[in-house]
This record gives sequence, C-alpha cells and structure tokens, in this order.
Amino acid sequence: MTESSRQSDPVEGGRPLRRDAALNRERILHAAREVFGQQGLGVTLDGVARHAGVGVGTVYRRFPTKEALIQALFAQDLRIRQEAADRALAHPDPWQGLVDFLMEMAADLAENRGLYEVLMLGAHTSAPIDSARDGMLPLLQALIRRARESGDLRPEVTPADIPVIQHMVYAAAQFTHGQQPDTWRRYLEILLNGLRRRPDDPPLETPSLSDEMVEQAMGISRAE
Amino acid sequence: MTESSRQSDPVEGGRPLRRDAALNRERILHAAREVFGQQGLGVTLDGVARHAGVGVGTVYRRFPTKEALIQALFAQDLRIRQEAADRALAHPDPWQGLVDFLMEMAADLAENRGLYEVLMLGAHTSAPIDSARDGMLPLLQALIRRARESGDLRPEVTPADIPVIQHMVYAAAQFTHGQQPDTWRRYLEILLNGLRRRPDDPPLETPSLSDEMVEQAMGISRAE
DNA sequence: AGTAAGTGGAGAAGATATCTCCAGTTAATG
DNA sequence: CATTAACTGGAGATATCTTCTCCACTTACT
Repeated sequence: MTESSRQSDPVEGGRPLRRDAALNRERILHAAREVFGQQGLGVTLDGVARHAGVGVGTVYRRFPTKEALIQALFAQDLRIRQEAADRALAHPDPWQGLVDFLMEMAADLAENRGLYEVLMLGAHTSAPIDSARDGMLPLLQALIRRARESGDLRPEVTPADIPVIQHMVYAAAQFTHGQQPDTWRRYLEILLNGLRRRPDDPPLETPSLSDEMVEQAMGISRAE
Repeated sequence: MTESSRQSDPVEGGRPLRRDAALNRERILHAAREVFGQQGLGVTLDGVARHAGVGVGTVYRRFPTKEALIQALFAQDLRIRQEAADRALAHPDPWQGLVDFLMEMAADLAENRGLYEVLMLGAHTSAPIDSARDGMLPLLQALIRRARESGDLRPEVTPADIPVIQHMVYAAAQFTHGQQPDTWRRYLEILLNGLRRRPDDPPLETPSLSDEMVEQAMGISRAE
C-alpha cells in the first residue's frame, strides 16, 4: 500500500544511496507515515527516528528539515485526492458521484491525521503541496454544479461548503475514533441527508462563505 | 454581563481582600474570560496577567495554579448550560426545544473556545466541573426521548449523538469564524435537516456510539 | 584492505511555561 | 499622619521540549 515506485527513487539530484542508507530512508518514510497519520504532524523528528529504529542524526541527514520529510510524504497523497475527484466527476449519477467523493475523502482524512493537517489546515505547506491543493478547487466546483443541476442537491449548496463539511466529519471522526473507527460515517450520512434537495423544504437561512473567504479561512488556520 | 455576585465573593476561606486586591482579582477574572474565550486554555498565566494589566505574581497569589483560575471561571458557565437544558425540556414543542438547545449551546461554544475545551475536551478538569458536566447527561436523554416520541426526530438518534454534533458544529465555527462569525448556523441547519424524521427515508446505516463509549471518548480526548 | 559513505545519540542552542521571591508600594487602622 | 500588614510587579530560577549539529565509530563497496 505504501510501497510504490520507491525502490529506484533517485533522491533529488545526488548519487545513489548505499544499500543500508536506502533501507534506512525507507524505514524513516514508513515510520513517518505511521506516526504522522496517527498522531499528527506535531510528532518530533526524534519521535519519528525512534519509531523507525534509527538515530536522529540519520533522519536529519536524509531530510534536512521536517518540512522536507512532510513534503516527500504527502505530495503523493494529494495527487491521489485529485484523481478521486476526477473519478467522482465521471460517475454517471452526479449525486452518487458527490457522495462517493465525500466518503472517500473523509475516509482518508479520518485515518490520517497528518493528511488532514496538511490539506485542511495548511500545516507545513510547501509549493508543491499548495499547488496540488489549489488544483482541486475547480473540480469541487464542477462536482457541486453537476449534482445541483441534476436536482438531487439543495440548490443553495456551494463549493465553499465542502471544506467545512470535511472539517466537521473529521471532528466527528476524531471524537469517535478510539471507540469505533467508522462511526464518522453516521454523521456524514446525516449531513448528506440534510444536503439533499426536498421539494417542500424551506431554504437554508444562513448563507455560506464565499470562495475567497474559504481561502482566507484556510490561510488563517494556517497561521495558527 | 460578566459582573454578577462577585463583589462580595468571600474567596475560599480567608479574610476579605483589601480593596485594591479585590479589584485586581476582578481584573484577572475578566481578562481570563476574554483571553481563554478567544484563544483557548493554552494561554499562559503570564498572558492573562499582561491582558489584565497586573504582574504575574499577582495572578499566582490569587490563583495558585492555572486549574484554580479555570475552575473559578467555568463552574458557573456549566451551571448555566444545565439551565438551558431545563428550559429546552420545558418547551411545548419537543422538536423546537431540541433545536433551541442545540443552537444555544453551539452559540456558546462557538464564541468561547475555553468553554469548548473544558466542556467537550475535558481540559483541565476538576471535581466541580466534572460533576456539572455529568449532570447534563440525563437531561440530554430526556430531550432526545421527547423529540423522538413526538415523531419529529429520526428514531435512530441517541443521546450519544449530541456531543458529536457539538464537536462538528464547533469545527465548522472555528473554520468560518474569522470570516463570518455566524456561519456555523448554516451547518447546524443542515445537520438538523438530516436529523429530522421523514417517513420515506431509509434508516441510517452506521450505528451511534453507546453512552459508555461517549464517556470514554471524552476521557480519551482529555488525556491528550 | 582501503576508504568514502553512513550511523547513532549526546548535547548545544533556543523556545516556552510554570512558579518563586523580594524590594518596594499601598490601603487600612488608631 | 504614622505604622504596619497586605499587596504588587516582574526579573529570573527551574523545568520541559524541539530542533538540529557534531564526531568517534561502523559498514558497504571496490
């Protein structure tokens, strides 16, 4: 699952790593994925090193800063998220496409705290991560438009609602995770129920944020 | 608003405070309420002191630990929450009572981060705060039962859903707060829409946590 | 066997946070 | 007023964490 095109990873520009060094690099990435996923990006590199069974020095030689490690880990995940949006957009039933996308995304975030912090809080951002994230906005817009036009989605729903919903489901997941890891689905179900258009329902009273405001909100969380 | 029965507060057991000391005590409590409300309980007592315009020493003399200060501040708030539940229970329309309660509670949490951390994360708990919080569970149960029996609430909803919903709305509030402080209402509206019983809707697929699990989940968040 | 590459982990350096201490100030009392 | 017990501010002692460096020692490769 986490083993992909890593074997021959050339590592930036340098010469190929010695065999033991390459192995340790893998160990570090693997440990980081695990630890960041479970405990978030707050974990220190000493913590990652301990979990990987190597010395801190080794971690710092391979990844000069925490950011470098995070970037190496999550750039790929974000690309995968984008593919999920593409797939959702290709779904024959617009509503079901939206539902699938939200479920898939929430599932990823719920079980990967680090990914949540990178994607939703903009923690430890870097250019490649930022751009991957920004590339997702137009896809969201298309996804919403399609579902709205098909008549299944409340017409007041905007793309700006999606990140908020993800935050909410993540909060539910965090709270319930220790007990029943899948309970967040219940709350996404409830939200989806509330988002579904019903002919005789009154419209929502409170307007959503504008798209610019969402960007700002993400920027603000980032600062914290 | 924050000025209540404070003037003659006898302070634990000791002799009455000198006038300047009493004034400073008020200043500290007032500043703490403001700072904890806006920035959460993470603020240091040095920070509270600065905001209150007194020296750290003064804060520490009056409140030997951070816990003592927090306890003095929030015990009252929790009592107020309980009254809100009582009021909701007395509402002639069970569904509307539930809606009012959730709105009121969410409003308080949304604009008081410290209260959220004490009530929902169990941060810096102490006996009186714990017991005030525990006293609310039976009220929630009654509230849910009533709304369910009236036929407006989905029958699968349990008291254990309430804290999760509060976490979700709080997450929405945190995200949107900097832009439009009231936008969380939109998401509570959506949730309530999803919680409302509709004759032809399929039941929720994912079960809720049991009450014991909720307590444990709160305990776990507490540890963190 | 020689050597360049790699290793671990003690500890330097820098942030914060909590809490103490005391020389100096101020309110209350006769 | 003068006396004094209460109170004050804030520098700094102590402790805890993180990040990151350095180097004596080990290991893979030729």
